Amino acid sequence: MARRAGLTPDAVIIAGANLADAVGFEHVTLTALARHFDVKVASLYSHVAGSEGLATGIVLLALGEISEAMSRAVAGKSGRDALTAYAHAHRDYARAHPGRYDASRHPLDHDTALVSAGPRIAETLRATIRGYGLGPADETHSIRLLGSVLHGFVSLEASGGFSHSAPDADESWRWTIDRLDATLRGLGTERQES
Amino acid sequence: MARRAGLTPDAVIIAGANLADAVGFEHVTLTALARHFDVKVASLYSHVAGSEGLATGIVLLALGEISEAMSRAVAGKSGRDALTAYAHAHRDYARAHPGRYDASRHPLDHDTALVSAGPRIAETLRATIRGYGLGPADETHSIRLLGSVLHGFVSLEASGGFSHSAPDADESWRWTIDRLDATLRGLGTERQES
DNA sequence: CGTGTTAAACTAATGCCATTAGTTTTTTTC
DNA sequence: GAAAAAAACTAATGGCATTAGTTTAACACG
Repeated sequence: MARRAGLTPDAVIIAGANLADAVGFEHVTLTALARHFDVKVASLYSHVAGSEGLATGIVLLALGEISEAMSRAVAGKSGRDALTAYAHAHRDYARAHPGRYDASRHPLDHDTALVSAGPRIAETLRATIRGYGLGPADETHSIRLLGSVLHGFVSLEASGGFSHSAPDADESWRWTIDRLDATLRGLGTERQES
Repeated sequence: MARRAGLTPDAVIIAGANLADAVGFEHVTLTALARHFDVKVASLYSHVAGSEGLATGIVLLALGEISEAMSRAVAGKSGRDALTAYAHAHRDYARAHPGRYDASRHPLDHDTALVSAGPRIAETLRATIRGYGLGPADETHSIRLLGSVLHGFVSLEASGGFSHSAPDADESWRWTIDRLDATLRGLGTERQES
C-alpha cells in the first residue's frame, strides 16, 4: 500500500481546472480531486496549498491560456478583423471552458495579480485596437468598454439571460461587434478631423 | 429556555442579504445566521428551505429591489436622461449592495425566474430606451448590449479590474455612457433616414 | 550495493457547515 | 382550559478542509 501516485502541482491544478469545466469552479473540491487520483485528501497538500492554493493555481492557468488564445487569435490582424477575432476568441474560450473562464474572474491578491497573465491580456487588447488610431485616453476607455461588453455578454449568456427570447444570442453578438467597431471607427475619425 | 425568537421567512432572508453585503454572497451560511439570531441552525428550517432556499430568497429580494430602484430612477425621464439615470442607478445599487447584486446574477430555475422581478427589470430597460425610436430587432440587441456593458463594467470594477491604472473608473463610466447614447442615437437616426 | 535522506504518501483528530428525524415547548384558537 | 399548530430544540449523520505526526517509496552518494 501507499504506492506513489506520481502527482505534481501541475497535474493537480490541471485536473482541478478540468473538474471546474465539468461541474463549475465553485464546486471544485479537494475531496473530489483526491477521489479522482485515488489518494487521500491530505496527500494533496504536498502539491497545492490547500483549496485556496488550488483555486489560485486554476486562476493562473486560465489566465495563461486566455492570454495565449487571444494573442494567437489577433496575430497578423488589425482594425475590424482584429477586433472580431479577439471577441470571438474570448467568447469561444468562455464557452469551451466555463469553469476556467469563471476562475479567470476570481480576484487575486495584488502580488499574485502582477505575475499573472492578466496584464498581458490587457496589453493584447490594447494592441488589438491600436489600428483604430485612438488617443491615449480614448484607448484606455475603449479597452474598459470592450472588456466590459465581452465579459458582460458572455457572462449573461452563460447564466441563461438571453435564452428566453428571440432573436438568438449569436445574432446579438454579431450586431454588438458591429456597433463596437463603428464606435471605435467614429472615435478615430473625430480625432483625425480635429 | 427555548424562548421564541420571533423569526419569519422575510426576517431570515433580509438578514441573509445584509450578511451577503457584508461578507459576500458565497459566504452566507445558515450557521452564521443562526448565530446572529441566537438560535440553533435546525430552527431556521422552519422559515427557509435550507441554504438553497435561503439563497433563492436573497436572489428574489435583490431582483425586487433592483427592479424598484431602476423604475424609480427613470420615472418621468426619456432619451439620454433616462439612459444616464438607469445606468447610474444600476452602478449605485451594485456598489451599495455588492452581496445582493452578486445574488441577483445567480441563475434561478425556470419557474422561479418567471415569477421573479427579472422580467420587469428587462421591461424597464426596454422602456428606458424607447425614446430612441429603434426598430424591434435593434431594440432587443440594444437591451442586450446595455445589459452586458452595465453588468460587465460593474463586475470588473468590483473585482478590482480598473483599480490598477489611470484614469479612474468614474471617468470611464461617464465616457461609456456617452458612447452608448451616441450609438443608440445613431441607430434611431439611421432608421428615420431610410 | 546498501544506507541515509527527502519527498510523497498515509493515519488520526478537529472543526465547520448542512440536513433530517424526532421531541419539547410555546402560542393560538375555540 | 384543552387541542392543535407553529417554532423552537436535541441528536445523529455526512461532506469538506486543515493540521500534526508517521510511514514508506525513491533517489543519490559513498
